[in-house]
Amino acid sequence: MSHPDSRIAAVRRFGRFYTQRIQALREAYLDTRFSLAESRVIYELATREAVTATILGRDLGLDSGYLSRIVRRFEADGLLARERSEGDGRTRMLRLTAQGRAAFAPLDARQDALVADMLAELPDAAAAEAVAAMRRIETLLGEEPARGWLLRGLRPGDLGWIVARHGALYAQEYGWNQEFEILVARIIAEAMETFDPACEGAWMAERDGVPVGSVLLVRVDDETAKLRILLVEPSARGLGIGGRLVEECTGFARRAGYRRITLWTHSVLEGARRLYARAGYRIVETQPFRGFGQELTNEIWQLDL
Amino acid sequence: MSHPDSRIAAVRRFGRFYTQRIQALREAYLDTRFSLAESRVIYELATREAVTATILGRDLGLDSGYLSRIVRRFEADGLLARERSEGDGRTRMLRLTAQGRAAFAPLDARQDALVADMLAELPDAAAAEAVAAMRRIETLLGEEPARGWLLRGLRPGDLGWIVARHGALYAQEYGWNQEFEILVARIIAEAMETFDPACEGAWMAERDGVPVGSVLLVRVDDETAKLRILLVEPSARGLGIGGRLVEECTGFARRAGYRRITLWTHSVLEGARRLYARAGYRIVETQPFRGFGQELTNEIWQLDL
DNA sequence: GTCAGTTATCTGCCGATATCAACTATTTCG
DNA sequence: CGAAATAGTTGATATCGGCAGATAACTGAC
Repeated sequence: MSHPDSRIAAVRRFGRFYTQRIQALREAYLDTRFSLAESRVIYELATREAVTATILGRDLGLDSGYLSRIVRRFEADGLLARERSEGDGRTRMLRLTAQGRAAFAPLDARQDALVADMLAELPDAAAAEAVAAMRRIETLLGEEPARGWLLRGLRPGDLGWIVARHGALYAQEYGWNQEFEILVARIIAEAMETFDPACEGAWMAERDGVPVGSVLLVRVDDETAKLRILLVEPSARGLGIGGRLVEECTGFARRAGYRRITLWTHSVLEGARRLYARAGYRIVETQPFRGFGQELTNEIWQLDL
Repeated sequence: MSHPDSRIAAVRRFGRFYTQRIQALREAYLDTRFSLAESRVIYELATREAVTATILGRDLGLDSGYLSRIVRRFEADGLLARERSEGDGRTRMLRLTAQGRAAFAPLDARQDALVADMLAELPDAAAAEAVAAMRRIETLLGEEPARGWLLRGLRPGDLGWIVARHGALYAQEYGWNQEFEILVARIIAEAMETFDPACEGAWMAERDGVPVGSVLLVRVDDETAKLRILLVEPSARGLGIGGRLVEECTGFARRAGYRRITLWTHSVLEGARRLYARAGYRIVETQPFRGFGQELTNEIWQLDL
């Protein structure tokens, strides 16, 4: 994959870059009547219909006591109204008044202007790319990484992804050497050169636009299909992706008229073995195997359809 | 890509996202003896050899009076030394002492750990993409983007990366179909199965822990080597990476005693052709070629050593 | 229903943070 | 040389922001 340390360094450098250059955009509050914290509070209030102080404090990372004072000041200035909520007598719903919105407008406009100025300095394509990159970061690092994922066919780059992730993950998790990655490249090349969509299949699992799993089903003979290179990224395990990939192969093989599916795995691959067992596969043969810098035990599993 | 207004909104949303989620990374200073401002100061001091207070204040956006006090505190604690600079009697060069570096180390480690934790939660591809996106933003918005990169040997996952990026980039830039990605997988598999480190080489260019280029030099016969699958990511072009990769092959081939290097390319690949020409290669043969869903013209180039 | 425990909000307290302006020591420039 | 600019220091001061304790309201177990 690549040296994690230099990724860490890159993220930290971005942090410094950001606080130095982009952070200026958050300073729109200067020469307004608001402090930074106040401007963040009024932004949230203007964006939402009504909030409780606790939620506001949690979202903005503000101390409840500090926030309480800000709210009191805003109320005294007529910028917001507090109403006891009917459901819970402890909480008060905070809501901007018309006057509050009027006070927010210039701040909001100023923020827009600062951002617009920054973007205007860039060629259009560069601005578009920068914005796209920001969106991408949000998606990738976002709070709740969508539990959603999808199954799709192959796209350019997927074959290489399969090779790369097999190489990197098996090296990391089991210490297998480069022989294995080379073997996967050969398997992929040979399988795809003779690929027949009528009786063979390849599926990728994708989450947030990033591949997180793969599987191949190839023809051996009229009655036998072979499941190959099943892989699920560690970070995407536990979502049922592996099971779904195996299932997809089973369904496809049935429809294509095969009588059985075989596959080849190793006794050390606990997770994969559990998947196969749960899908009804049984071990039909084992044999010692020396390769990838290891002493392994090969297993051939089979599922009768 | 989109309406300027929605770009502005996207940039502002990213600002909020960042201060909420990533900003946590800047809070490594909590439970250390330093305040946020102090931790930023000591970071800068640890990174640079020696600085004046004014430069430090400008770079970090700190008030000179405030900074002066921080510096005095650090000096009292023995973390830094001040020496009158010989050129200008007004300025004092600030420099961390050994004790200062020792005090910085745990803070630095903590920052690294926080970032590492964050990245570890992501699929590898997602982490790589997020880092690349950050880097992209820096390049696009930054004053002068860091131009650093390095040349290294193969690591797990690199072979797959080569296949993936060839597949994805040639599809995107020239519309080549999957045949090409499959061919690259085969080339890689065959080259690596018989790889002989004594007379063959493989190099990756890496930036911020992310691969951005590759090249292979393989043996044809005792007198002839072949340069293959040269690639540089679009985002890393213009840094001289391509030229350096070609040069690395030339040097290696000379040392290994080859008499010539040949390579195989296509007339549409303008950038690569310019590189070869500049390195002294000459076209020795061209022939029409149908493949990858295109009508192309193959070229064989050669460099006599 | 009672009571212990929890949650939402407010208030007092107070050190740390950060800003402004005045001041000294040098340097630079006309 | 003298005025203006620059580097850095210091004093005064506002306010930021975190903590602890108080109060009121809710929740769940019994």
